[in-house]
Amino acid sequence: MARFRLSDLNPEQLEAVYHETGPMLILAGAGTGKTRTITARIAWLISQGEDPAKMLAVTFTNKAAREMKERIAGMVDPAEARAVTASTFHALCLRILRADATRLGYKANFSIFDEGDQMGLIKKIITRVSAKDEKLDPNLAKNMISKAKNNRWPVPEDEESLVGTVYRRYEEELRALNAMDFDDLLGKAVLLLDDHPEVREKWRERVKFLMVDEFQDTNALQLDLVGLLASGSPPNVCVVGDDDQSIYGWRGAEVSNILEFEKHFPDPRIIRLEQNYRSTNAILGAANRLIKNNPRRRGKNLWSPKEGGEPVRVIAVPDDRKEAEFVVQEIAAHRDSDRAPWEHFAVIYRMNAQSRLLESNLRQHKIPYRLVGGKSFFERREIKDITAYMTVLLNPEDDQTLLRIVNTPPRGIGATTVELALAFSIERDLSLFEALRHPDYLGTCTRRAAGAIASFVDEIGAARIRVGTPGVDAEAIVSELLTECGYIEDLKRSCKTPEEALNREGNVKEMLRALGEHSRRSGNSSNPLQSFLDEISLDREREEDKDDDNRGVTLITMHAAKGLEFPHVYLVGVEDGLLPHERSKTEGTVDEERRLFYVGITRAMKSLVITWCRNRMKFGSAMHCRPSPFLDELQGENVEMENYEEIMSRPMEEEDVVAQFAKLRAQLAGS
DNA sequence: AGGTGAGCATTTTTT
DNA sequence: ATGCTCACCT
Repeated sequence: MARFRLSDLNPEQLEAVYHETGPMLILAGAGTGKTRTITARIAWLISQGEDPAKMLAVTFTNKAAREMKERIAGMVDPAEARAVTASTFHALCLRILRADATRLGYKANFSIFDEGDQMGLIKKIITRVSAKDEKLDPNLAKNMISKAKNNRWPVPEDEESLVGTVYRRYEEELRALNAMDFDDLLGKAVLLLDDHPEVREKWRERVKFLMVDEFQDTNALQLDLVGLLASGSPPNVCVVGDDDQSIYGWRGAEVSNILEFEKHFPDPRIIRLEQNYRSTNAILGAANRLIKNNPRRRGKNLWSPKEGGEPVRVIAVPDDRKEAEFVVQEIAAHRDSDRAPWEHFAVIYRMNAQSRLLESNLRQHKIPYRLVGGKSFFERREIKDITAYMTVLLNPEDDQTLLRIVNTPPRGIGATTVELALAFSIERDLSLFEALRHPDYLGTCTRRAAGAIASFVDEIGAARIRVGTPGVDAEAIVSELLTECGYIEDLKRSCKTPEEALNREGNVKEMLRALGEHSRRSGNSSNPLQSFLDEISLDREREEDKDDDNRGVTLITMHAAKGLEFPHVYLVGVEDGLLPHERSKTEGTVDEERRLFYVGITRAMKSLVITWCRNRMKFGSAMHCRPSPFLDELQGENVEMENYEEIMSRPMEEEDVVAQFAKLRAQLAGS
């Protein structure tokens, strides 16, 4: 029997849980228990005898998908929980495509291009097609292509502009490489389901109950996908989201998807979750007053049965240095008086650059902190290299990836040789790999180059055959390949310090270990190498939270903080031009900045301090700042403007003195 | 091939 | 201030 209690839910949540079929829109404000609701609904449906294998919950992040699975596992039978699918949009699309992409003319072993691969290809194309006096920012091109794909705009066929040409070439190249970028995963899956009714029906058959998390962040393609997968009439789709937390418009998210839900799925049941389980009423009041100023919203009013709580403090500080000092000091004092661990504090800001001063202050005070954001494990050179080796083993047609490893480590296949091979491959309409082993090409090479190429091709070819046999030890094959081709040795050699060498080698080992573990986990079903690559190219997280020294005060951007909560929050740099970012004013997206501020505010559980600087270093020089206009909108009950000078000159309060004393005593006792 | 310096832009980043 | 790109040099 189910191990969950419906009595824990409030009436609105229960209404959502008991909803059976037909479209439903759950407007779930920040901290209103949306995951609890959605998972309880799944558990409820299962307890009513519905088949868990026909339930699909779609999220944006792997973390959210994992969390959802864990929650469900705590509520129902393990076997039932395992049968429920909780997956990201991208992982779901990949599954759809691996099964049937051949119908779109791709081979089932297509590679996935991450942003780095994508940029590399775009840059290459730009240099090839642009005339001498033409310039195109590859980043801009990438964004335009992504926007076009996410809006299902057709690839321009006769477009004369440089971007149009680049876009067209980019598509041709990807196709030739048997590769897809992240946007393609969505786009091609939608295309597949759209054009192939039998595939569509197959999936609809499997998806009796469809649930979508963070619906306010979906783009046009994702909306289409939801429409294609939803079965039943009226369509049996349940979406959860909060229009007030839509902060990814710049990435193609369409708030209209949630604002005009009725247009896409007529006559839905609409449920508002407004009871907040996270924050004090002081914090909720400020958040509500702020967000009321946005036009175009569903409208919600968060409330909590709890009392007001500490007032929200708004403080103007002289400059950004003082701001960092002040915040760190406050955190230190607060921890002592409240006996709160460092993990209970977060400093939230608009731009990553703002973390610098905070970091150095925290370090000075010996306060542990964790910085969220930064380069991931998977962007490290050696990881990209190994991934490239594995990718080539599976899809040797992927020239782009082959180029990465063809002379890594240096094996005597230099730029000239590669250029010639590339030219030959284009002339004969072959992949680069095929060209490299073609006798006609090898004949044109020097004896030495031909030898180098032949041994490289042989090494890859042999490993490729071994990997293709079912039930093999993929870890051993890749490991041997990397050692025998001299990659490991070269990696160590190219490091400046022994520590670096150790670190990089450790990364390689970690990666191989993960591959081994993955193969064991997946048994000798399909191709373990393929599924391992799929997994890592769509899940770039890992090792983030699990690690040991990852504790302490959290430094994080407002974007990255969405979905998280902290007892004590400091929102810094709330100035005109930074919080409504200057750029947003020219782009007409101030509403989204307001939502961003709203997201920041609603992260706080117990206490919230907001600071702004009268002066700030910008682009190397000091600039005068005005407070964010949003600060006026917050004003009201339980929001207090405090004077910085007064705080600094105020004598210590008694409890602080006591705490200080206790700290001193503890230090003495410890030494 | 890999290193160095001038020139330049500078928001956010789930996959 | 800082980091990144690209051109040019060793």
